[in-house]
Amino acid sequence: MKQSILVVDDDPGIVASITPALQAQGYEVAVACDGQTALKRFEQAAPHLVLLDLVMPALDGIAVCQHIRLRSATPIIVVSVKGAEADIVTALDHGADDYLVKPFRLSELLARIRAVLRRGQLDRATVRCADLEIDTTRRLVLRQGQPVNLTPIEYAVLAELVAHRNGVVTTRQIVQRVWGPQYADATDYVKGVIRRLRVKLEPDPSHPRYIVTEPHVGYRFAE
Amino acid sequence: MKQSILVVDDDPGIVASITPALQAQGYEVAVACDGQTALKRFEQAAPHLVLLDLVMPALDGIAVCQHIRLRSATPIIVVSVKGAEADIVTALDHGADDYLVKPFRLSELLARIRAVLRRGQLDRATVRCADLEIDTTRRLVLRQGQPVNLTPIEYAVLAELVAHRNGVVTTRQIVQRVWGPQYADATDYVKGVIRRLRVKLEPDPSHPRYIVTEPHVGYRFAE
DNA sequence: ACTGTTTTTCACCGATTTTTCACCGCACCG
DNA sequence: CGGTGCGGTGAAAAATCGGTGAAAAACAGT
Repeated sequence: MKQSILVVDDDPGIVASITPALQAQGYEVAVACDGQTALKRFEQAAPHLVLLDLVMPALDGIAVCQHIRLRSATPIIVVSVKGAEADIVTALDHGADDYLVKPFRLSELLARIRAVLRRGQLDRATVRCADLEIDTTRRLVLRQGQPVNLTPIEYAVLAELVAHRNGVVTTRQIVQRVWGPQYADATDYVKGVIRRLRVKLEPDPSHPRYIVTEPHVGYRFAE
Repeated sequence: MKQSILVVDDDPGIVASITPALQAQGYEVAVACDGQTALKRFEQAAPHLVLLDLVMPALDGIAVCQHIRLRSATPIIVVSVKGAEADIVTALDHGADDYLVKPFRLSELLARIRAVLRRGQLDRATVRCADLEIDTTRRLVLRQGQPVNLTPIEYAVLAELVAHRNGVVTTRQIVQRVWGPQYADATDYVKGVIRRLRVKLEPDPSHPRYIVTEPHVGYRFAE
């Protein structure tokens, strides 16, 4: 699935130079030019990564960091002209995953993006819990040792849940990442798929043990 | 629990300056001064993080990176005199999580270590206040260890308060953040939510201890 | 073209959540 | 003393959401 990045910067020049480069690498790109809209876009787009400028109108970059961290573990790379030790330490300690000083070299930014995104996938190889075994590298799901037949969409949704196992995944997040950004409000799809997943994976589909509903928010894969 | 770090560098000066600083931060430190022993130490010590120099006898830093990545997801921070774009990109693409150019500033190194370790720790994403525990990755609120059921709006308001814990948050600020800018004067909403939050979180909802009213201003989360 | 599977769409029900409204109490002030 | 503004309280109406099942549509393989 295509990974998505939210670029937050008030300098149109930076945005204009970064965006096409990211798209050329195959990322979906969303843009915000101040802190307020950044948080709004973040909710809507549920990006896999946030590229964040520090100096911004409306809401300071550090504040944006905190707010994002308070509601998700999405990786953040700060990009800023401020190169002072104190700025770097502050940003990293407020939830940023990496810090790059402007002007930066594009290929380094891309490499750091790859590194941070890779980290999110490293810890996932296989998930084993109770009678389920999910191997994301081989795209294989076993239930009590027996392979389970999942359709592509079913698997994609399950993978999304397992990727954030024990964490909540928004219904909108699922739709966006499985079907694509343009389907943002087609939450009915998810209902159906979750149901089929539960029938195939849960001992008692009506009282789910793994795929738990988080009312009015989304779902959660509980180990 | 004490975290352990494996420092790999062939320059005794660097090792001598870093090691005590790390220990002062409460890390266990293991040392290796060439690639061969680095891998050996890695097996023995199973560190939480590796600080890796690139230029080394016996086995090159990139190679060490690859070997480690083949068998584990342990985070790696590369520290090197080589600051060329190509070096950085190569290291990051071979499994390094971060790259710092020598000479570096100690506090920045420490901050980057914290950032990388935090990512691996699921616990670190929790905010602990009084007898409340807010786990943002799981979107889970615990009160004295017991999970509390919060609706999305309740959770959002609480998050807003906790984000500025011990500081005052304007009623209007809350409305704007949670409901959106267009609802700017719908302060009635907040009344209701605060009430429900107090019922769910306070020992005595009528005499709040955590969610304190700041008359004529807003509310404050007091630890 | 036929068949079986997968995905999409739709409608209903019950439960929860959010909103709205009316009233209460209290502090402050002239 | 009475008025006024602000926050607390409670309840009822309205909106939203998730589970369920079923049927239509799209799709794949033969």
